[in-house]
Amino acid sequence: MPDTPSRPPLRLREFLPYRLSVLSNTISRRIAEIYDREFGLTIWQWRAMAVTGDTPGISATEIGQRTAMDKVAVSRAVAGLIELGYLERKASEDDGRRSKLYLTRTGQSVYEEIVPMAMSEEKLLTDVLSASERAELERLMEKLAGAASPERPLW
Amino acid sequence: MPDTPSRPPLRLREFLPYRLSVLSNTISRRIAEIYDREFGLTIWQWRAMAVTGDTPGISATEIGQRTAMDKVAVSRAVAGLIELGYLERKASEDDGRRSKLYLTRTGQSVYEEIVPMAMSEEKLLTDVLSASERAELERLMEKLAGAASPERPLW
DNA sequence: CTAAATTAGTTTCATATGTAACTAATTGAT
DNA sequence: ATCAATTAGTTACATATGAAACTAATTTAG
Repeated sequence: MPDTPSRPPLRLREFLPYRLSVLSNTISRRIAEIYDREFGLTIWQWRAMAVTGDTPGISATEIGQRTAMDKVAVSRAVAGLIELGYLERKASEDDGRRSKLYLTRTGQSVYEEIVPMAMSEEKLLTDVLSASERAELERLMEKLAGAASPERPLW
Repeated sequence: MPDTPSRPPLRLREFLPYRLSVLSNTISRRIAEIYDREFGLTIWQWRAMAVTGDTPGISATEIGQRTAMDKVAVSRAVAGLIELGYLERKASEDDGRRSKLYLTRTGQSVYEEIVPMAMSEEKLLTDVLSASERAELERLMEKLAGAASPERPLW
């Protein structure tokens, strides 16, 4: 007579926040591994590079806004990319605190040749879903995101 | 003021792995905050506790299998829980390397208290979805999990 | 039986990450 | 014009995390 549960048991495997976390971490780890193995980039570096290639002259703060990285993460990613010779920094004429970031020639070739390959690798993961399934998933995630937003009271 | 050019931007915000990660982190942080504030537990500690409460006498290795935590994380979580007086360790009769883990009386009461909280928090989240939407979400997550599983070759 | 191989779990070390403190430049209020 | 407040970005510090080395117990091969 070990137990007479007075409430439904918590099954971690069926617990949505847990499952979301495991799924997201699995995917993130997988993708990070690809960037590292193929290009020697962290996922943060790749994101910073991708938006800089897309918007030359972008500032670190703007990179943060576009990628949801905090400013410390951006600072470190950019420093690493400059170290690798993929990015260069130019002083902004109108604001001495800002720098404008550009791909170097090398960085440009990475952006044009290697980064699209990375995006197609990422696509392989999500291609198991049809377009309509992806749309549906996005819709459901949208709803959950609303429910989880910090403005919402806790209990 | 300088503005961004009107070329097609990198649509990071629409990219599924990225959005999944943001959603999962939002939810996890929200829940982790509750565990920490209410009970002084990390999310890893809570997970170890949840499966121990569900399966008394479980071993550390089994906790890892049930929660997708690696053995180092389990070891640290369990050590912390013993320190807090929530778990106790008993030697396994048949295998001297193993320990069997149990909730203490205190741990049991925390478990009793925390489980309904966790479940009601989950309910707040999932209640924004209808039953069929929840089922569909499960199905889509299943598919993605399969696509992201490490056994799957990338090409 | 005995030595090699395996397994459970811990510790160590190196790296990653977040928060806060900090520097330098700009803006704003008076 | 001056000084407080704000902003861009970096550095420092404390903690989290993962890989690998390690200890101890068990299993397996011969």
